[in-house]
Amino acid sequence: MPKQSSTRKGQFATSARMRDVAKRAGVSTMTVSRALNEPSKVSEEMRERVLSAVKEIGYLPNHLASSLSSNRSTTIGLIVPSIDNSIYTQTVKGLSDVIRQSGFQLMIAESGYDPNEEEELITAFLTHRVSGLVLHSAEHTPQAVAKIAKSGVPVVENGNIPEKPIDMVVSYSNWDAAYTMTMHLGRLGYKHIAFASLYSVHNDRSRDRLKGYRAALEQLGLDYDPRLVIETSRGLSSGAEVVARVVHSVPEVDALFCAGDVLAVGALFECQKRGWAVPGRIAIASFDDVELLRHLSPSVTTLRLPRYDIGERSARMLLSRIMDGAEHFRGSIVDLKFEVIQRESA
Amino acid sequence: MPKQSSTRKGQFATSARMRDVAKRAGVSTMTVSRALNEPSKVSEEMRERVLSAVKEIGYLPNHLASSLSSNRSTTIGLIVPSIDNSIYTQTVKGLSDVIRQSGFQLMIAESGYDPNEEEELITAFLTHRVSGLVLHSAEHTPQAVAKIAKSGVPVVENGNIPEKPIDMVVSYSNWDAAYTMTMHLGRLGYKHIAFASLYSVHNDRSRDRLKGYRAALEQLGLDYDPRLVIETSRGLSSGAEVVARVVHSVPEVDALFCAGDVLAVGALFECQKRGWAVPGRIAIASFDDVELLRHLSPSVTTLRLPRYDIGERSARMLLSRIMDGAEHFRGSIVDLKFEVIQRESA
DNA sequence: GATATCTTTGATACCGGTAACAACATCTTA
DNA sequence: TAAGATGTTGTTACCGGTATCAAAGATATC
Repeated sequence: MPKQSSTRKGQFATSARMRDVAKRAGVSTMTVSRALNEPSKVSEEMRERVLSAVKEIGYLPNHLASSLSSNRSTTIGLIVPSIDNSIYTQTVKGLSDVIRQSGFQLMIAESGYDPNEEEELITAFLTHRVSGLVLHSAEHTPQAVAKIAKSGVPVVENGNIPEKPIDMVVSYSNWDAAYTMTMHLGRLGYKHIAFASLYSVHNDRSRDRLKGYRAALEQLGLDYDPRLVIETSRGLSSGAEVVARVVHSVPEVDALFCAGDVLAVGALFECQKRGWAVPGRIAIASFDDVELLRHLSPSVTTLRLPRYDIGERSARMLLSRIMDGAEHFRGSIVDLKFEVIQRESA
Repeated sequence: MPKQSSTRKGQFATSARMRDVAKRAGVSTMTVSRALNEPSKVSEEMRERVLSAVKEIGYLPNHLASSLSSNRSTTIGLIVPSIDNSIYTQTVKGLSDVIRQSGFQLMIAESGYDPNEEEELITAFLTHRVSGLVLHSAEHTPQAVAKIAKSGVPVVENGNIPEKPIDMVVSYSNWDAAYTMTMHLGRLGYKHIAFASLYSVHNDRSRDRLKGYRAALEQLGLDYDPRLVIETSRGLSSGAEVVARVVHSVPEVDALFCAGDVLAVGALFECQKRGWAVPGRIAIASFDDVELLRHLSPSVTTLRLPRYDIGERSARMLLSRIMDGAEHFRGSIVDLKFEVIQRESA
């Protein structure tokens, strides 16, 4: 724990305690506790007396104390690779909506795509006694997995369908999504399908997408050409670069599947800048149905991924486990469907 | 016979306690506590004995207990109007970076632009005994303000420079930003400057932007025409609509300042669809320097706001107050600068 | 060498709640 | 009407740590 100012004892202003409420209402603290947490176990008269005492004093329960005493917390930890990536915000929103409604609180941190950092965060969350964990990455250190197992805290993994899940999984399959879109492009008649993706170091999603792409090529009877595969960073400029590189090294390329963040937009802009018809000269497909893609001209063919649903389902399953002890969810895998959105660019 | 761990009630699996570590190391719990939190107060030998016992047992401190006992927590509460709005993610990132580095945790929730919901969240955070609060809205219920005051928790307001700050403020001025951009457009020679903004109900940022716009018009000697002011919702489609409406009702309009989320992009697309030259027929200016604006054609003139810095500075000030008792920061207001980014669209 | 000071460790009493059980009143049911 | 069931409230012992102060040894000062 970080050092803090030692102005007197602790940092908080003195706040009313449950015993103050009890005294004011002329009852025991247990009655106050019951009136607040299990109102049905208390007579109407007591309930009113307690509640008015609470109001008069301006009492705020101390969650730290109640969690410690009851050995039950109402916080859930979420670790995303990157907080400022709009990809995750829909999922976070889905989680947040459900979690808040249940009176839980969300602790959020970002791992920066680093499993060691993730492990540290998991540890930190466990010391805070979160009652559940949501992890977006499917790549973890063995120590992290061990700590989670030892803690017994239920976990949902979110970003991919891992081979060896820790516990529960709610996701779409990156392999499947990339496979499906590549097949789609193949069926549309494209023969030289380039593939751009985010760096796959510490990014299992990225790796699975590449595998899906290759599996589809094989299925389509197309040769795999390494020059058609490019890994890059996020961003519009990266998308532009990809176009330049791939067209330069393989002029006969006729389609570009951008399986990563806004790469497709950057690629499309670059094509327009060069005066290339899309999809006439080169078709473009993207990986995530951000609003922008629909409004561009040409509108961009893409995959609609169940981002919000993933968050929502994750939260529901986690809360079932936590609140109702729904053990049948343990280890269950929910493979949510995606959808090819056919538009003008391919 | 001492109570067995496995019989303890609640949801958590058995976890080692400090007394288990103490027993193993043959010391008192206080020595363990010191070895972990104030290593300098313990002899080298003890420190080693304790640390190895910690490792052997796989002990994880219980933050709930230590916070309760020391009356000091390491969580900070953040309330944003909307979690899935990319506008805030940079600020959240700035906060997160600093906060994590100091060993604190971030609790995040969204108010949905609703002060009552915000109050509930503030209450919830206070029951969790957060040691600091970051609020993005500058509009609060009186009860919320009272609760915060009573709790004594330091607060930073982030989204705007409010007239009556609760405590600390780190922000740019929405009034000033809108004023500056409007003046900029005026100096460029535009005479009929339309203004599109997000709904101002429960959105003080939006209201202040409008005021800044009007103040600039006055300064420029231009008449205020209500038909040139449009409030709308977020989104590309809204931006498109704005163009349609404003041009229809005031054909002589020659500039459109979109002081809201991606409205400018939608507006630009709509102009292109209609074959209108930008800025020839109508100039367009935006409010936030999202990456996209630079890559569009024409590139879009906009304001660069110190989103990340706001988060970073907020966190630093908050942590100073919490850890070092930096009372001189109480009530201080940091007005961070913004910048007009002149591009092709205006 | 004796006292004062510092360092290191431990015993104890909490922090603010809740679980478990006890005590008592009231209500059922045979 | 007695015995058990049910409902309501209180008592006590914790949850897992830390603040506080006391105690004992080590070092310093005169």
